[in-house]
Amino acid sequence: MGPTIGDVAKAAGVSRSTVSYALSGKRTISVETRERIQDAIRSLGFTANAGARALATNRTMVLGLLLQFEPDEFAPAMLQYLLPITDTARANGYDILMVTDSDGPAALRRITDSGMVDGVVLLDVLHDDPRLPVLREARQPGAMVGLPANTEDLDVYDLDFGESARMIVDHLCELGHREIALISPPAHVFERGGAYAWRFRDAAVERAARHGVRLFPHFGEADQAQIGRSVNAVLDARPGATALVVHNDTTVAMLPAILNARGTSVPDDLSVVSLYSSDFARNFSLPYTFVESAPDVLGRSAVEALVRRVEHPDTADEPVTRFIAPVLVDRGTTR
Amino acid sequence: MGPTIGDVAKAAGVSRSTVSYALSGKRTISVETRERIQDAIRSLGFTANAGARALATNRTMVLGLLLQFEPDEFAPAMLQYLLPITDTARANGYDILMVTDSDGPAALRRITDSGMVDGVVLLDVLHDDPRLPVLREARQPGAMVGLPANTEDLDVYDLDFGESARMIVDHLCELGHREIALISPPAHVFERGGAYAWRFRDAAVERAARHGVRLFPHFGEADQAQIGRSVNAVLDARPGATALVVHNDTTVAMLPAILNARGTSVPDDLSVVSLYSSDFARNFSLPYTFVESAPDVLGRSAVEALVRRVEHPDTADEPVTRFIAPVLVDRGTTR
DNA sequence: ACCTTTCGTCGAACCGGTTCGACTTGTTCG
DNA sequence: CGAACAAGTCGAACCGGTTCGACGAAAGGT
Repeated sequence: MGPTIGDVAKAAGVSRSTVSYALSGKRTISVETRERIQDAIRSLGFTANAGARALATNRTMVLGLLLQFEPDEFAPAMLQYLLPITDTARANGYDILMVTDSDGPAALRRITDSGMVDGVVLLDVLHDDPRLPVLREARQPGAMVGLPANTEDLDVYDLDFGESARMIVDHLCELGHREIALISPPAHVFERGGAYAWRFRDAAVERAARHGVRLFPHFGEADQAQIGRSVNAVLDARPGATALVVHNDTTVAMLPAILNARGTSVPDDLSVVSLYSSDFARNFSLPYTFVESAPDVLGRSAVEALVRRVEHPDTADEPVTRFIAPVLVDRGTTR
Repeated sequence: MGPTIGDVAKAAGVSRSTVSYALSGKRTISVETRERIQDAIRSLGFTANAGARALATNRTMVLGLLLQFEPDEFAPAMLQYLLPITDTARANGYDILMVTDSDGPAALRRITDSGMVDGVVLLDVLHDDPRLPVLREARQPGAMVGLPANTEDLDVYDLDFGESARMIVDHLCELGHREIALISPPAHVFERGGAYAWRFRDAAVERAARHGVRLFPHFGEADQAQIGRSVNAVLDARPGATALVVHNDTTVAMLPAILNARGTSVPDDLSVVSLYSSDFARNFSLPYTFVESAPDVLGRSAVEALVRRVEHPDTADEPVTRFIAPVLVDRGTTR
């Protein structure tokens, strides 16, 4: 194994505790001693053992990241969260333990009970997420992206899907559209409890009704092979619809090809608005007017909130549920 | 904090060591005692502290995963590696510490020297990867995906890019093509030392020459906004080319839209072959005949090799460099 | 000149596991 | 019938850090 703090102490001619204090700065150390210790550390190539430190301090400097790659969600969309989260964690001195077990609650219990992590970030939280009871029992704090039914004692960050839908509907209504088709996430996402799905849909329906505009909600398909057929079916079923709103990454990623094959031109034949992140738009070269889903802001906010709770558990500011404000980016695919 | 092994011992009326042996099975324990211990564990909700265990056993049951999201590589392609890696790790009892620091060597040193991990997986290894010297000094074993110049003492798994290129060129030559255009990764990937780029290109060039066929290599663009222009420039510059080989995820993801806009029909006007994973093809609905890049096989193989080394450091079978055999999947986009 | 702080350092205890050697109690076997 | 051995358990040491209390020396106050 590598050199220990005892080796450093011996080389510098001081006690182990002195080395520890020189490292942490928690007590004053004379300049000469500190320098001798630094020299010893450098020449031995000492790095403190993480396990031992964790045992002594009850801090691992690791955050858990729980996510699931659901077959009915679009994996590349998940990616947009990963980098902001790891970056923000590292900027605060934490590493990320990435857990993708299919049994989320068990995985969460495992990493919290064993004290592997100082806190956890939960992605893609469901309305009645089975991980939440485990999280509430855990001794570590958590922060999440996605809105559960009961947010009590939880730090929740999510896009304001309701407002997103309203912005999109308002935008289309102002342009004079009277019939709008909406493609939501797959039915299974609704059943599973993906609240973002119905928060968006219900707000869209309600807003359209208020405008006196007809809005037809449809479920998207999860299986890529069926999406073409499904989009065509929707458009054929609503020949009067002059606008299409897509709230489903899988579908929108394939939309350019589908519309092209169909000979539908945007926005001449059909206005299109969607909801995704700019990164996603770049990766899939999507040209549509969209509401920014801001996964970077959400990931960063969640980690920062988590770090605050980990480091100041006493300064218990109230847990917050924060909806970030949507921004509509007009790319000219509506008219 | 949670209950400790001492609490369990007290509740079961035995010593701490007995509890430990009951847990690990390293010594025989009478049935009655074992049951009393199990009961105590259940009723107290005991889980062994990971830090303490790591300190005592010198094993963390965590593997490091080092990856970088290079701006000139296509992020969603990276995703295909993640899940197989975490899954394989979990199946072997390990968790994954995901590290995306821009300073790879420093990050690697940090997690190895501190003993946070029992081994590391390096993704996207370069010809002269600066992480390798650090890995060679580390006390933990490593496994990698991507071929470095010097594979001594390393477990390397990579697709056989040379053979992939040859298969594709052979396939096209058999169909009678006499002029082929190739779009490689961006020039910057070559400069950076992404060996897969030139392994593919050089093999393609060599093989085409042997067939007496003209093959024109071009660099792809990293910036999505410029890819359309760039592909068009290539095709305009090679009006005699009847086949296009694309070895670049970013480009191929946009290819359907580009060819469509151009009015080029596949395979009537142009035969197209590429190299990517089936998952990638699904996500981007790519219809082309392709060589499977098998990130799942690579990720799984690397983790399994790593786990073997971690668990049997003595049974030191020679480090291996293994090229997995490419498979060409004919989707009918060549003729 | 004496008492009180402050500074710098040390030794010991502790964090929560694992593991080694030793001990007791039965069994087995010559 | 005693020696040899196996099964089952315990106590102590150890892994490598951190932290608390104590202590000597130097500095400051009156």
